[in-house]
Amino acid sequence: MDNLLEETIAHDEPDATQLILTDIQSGLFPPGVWLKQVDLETRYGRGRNEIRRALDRLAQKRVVEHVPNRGYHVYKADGKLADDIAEIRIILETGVVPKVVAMATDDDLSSLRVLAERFESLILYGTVLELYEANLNFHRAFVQLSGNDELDGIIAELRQRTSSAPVSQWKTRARIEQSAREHHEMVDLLQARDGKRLKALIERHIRQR
Amino acid sequence: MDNLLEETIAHDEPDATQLILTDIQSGLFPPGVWLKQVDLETRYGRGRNEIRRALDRLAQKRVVEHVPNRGYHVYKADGKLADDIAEIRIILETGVVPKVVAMATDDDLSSLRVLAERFESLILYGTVLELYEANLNFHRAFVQLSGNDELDGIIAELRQRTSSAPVSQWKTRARIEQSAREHHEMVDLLQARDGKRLKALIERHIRQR
DNA sequence: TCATCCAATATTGGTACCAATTTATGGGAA
DNA sequence: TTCCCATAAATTGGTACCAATATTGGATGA
Repeated sequence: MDNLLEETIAHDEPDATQLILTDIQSGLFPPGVWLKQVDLETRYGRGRNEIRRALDRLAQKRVVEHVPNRGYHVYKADGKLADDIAEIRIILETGVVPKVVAMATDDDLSSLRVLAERFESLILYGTVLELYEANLNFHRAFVQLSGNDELDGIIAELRQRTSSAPVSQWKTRARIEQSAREHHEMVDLLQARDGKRLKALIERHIRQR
Repeated sequence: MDNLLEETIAHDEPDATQLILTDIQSGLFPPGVWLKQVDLETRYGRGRNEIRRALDRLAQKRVVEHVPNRGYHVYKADGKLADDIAEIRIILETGVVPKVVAMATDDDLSSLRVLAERFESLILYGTVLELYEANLNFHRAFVQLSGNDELDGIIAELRQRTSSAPVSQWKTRARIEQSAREHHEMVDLLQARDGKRLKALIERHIRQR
């Protein structure tokens, strides 16, 4: 049997969890809306079981909330919750700065620069979701430089919980452009090995002020 | 209907996820062992479905690993993985120090002191699991002082992933006693509002050196 | 005697069905 | 008309069954 490799890859099965998550992040399912199992079932063409498992996982991730015998609805991450999550992100992303500063090579800097430009170029013609992904990729690449493989996952999880963000985060065009500039500035400061200013910038960047 | 409140509380149903997790942390299920669904089913007296859901959740938390058509086995968190997780904990728990130092009241300090003593008193006659819980409670109370409600959950999740730790973490009696002393020292430094030394101590404490 | 293959068994994972609960609808009484 | 209750529809959640896959044990042949 030479189909061992094929079989594992062949199936185009982005699992339902990811599909639902993407639809939440794209704004299709706004915060507060109830996710009915039959609807999801037909929309994604998956069995009832997989949908239930996906919803349970999203509930564990606290992207949706589960109310027994009522169903699952998209969680609203706002007010204090959003602030708390932002604060944790700040602690983590500034916390790795020393290691990143110490370990980043010239190649790493170029890669970051590319990702920063990618984000910038999507401002004009990219969708909200593409912009969101590009931003995510930049930040992921940044923390990856610390060499800590787990950190990436933790931060990704945190970002997912501010699910309404993609729509509401970059309200104005001006704010998006500023984000793009800040990305470049982050690379600049990293190149200059200026950990102190870099931390301050990251904090401002995440707080969006 | 006056049984609304009763109904939600009455049932003594610590869900299977927690039960399995506790058994993993107590060392009953050592790292690497395969968790067979029927066994868990009979052991906890729960339906097949609940067991499956529990295993899936633990797999999401990366406490166990899922191998398709083979089952679930306890994850071994050692080497780089354990180091990465410890590092994240250090970033988080030292990261909140400024806020904790700023916000802690005298009452908070007393509460912490009680928890530190609780841990200390369990050294002699407590089980490993009780010691683990007491230690957890101390650290939770500490980060709770930051006022960030989400941080607690994140850290708890991280600790759970170093599941083999409770058994292997405190190898020697001397190490346990040092941990107890360090807890007290943390309260001392917090009382003195010495953030810098407190951060250093926490780092040493988590690294266990 | 040892390796290899095949059948028997055990285990996982999915599907379909049914019970429990909630929400919507409509009719009747104040 | 408005409120309330009963009945019907819709939705969730659990249980049982069955198919797919892996593992074990034994027989066969070199």
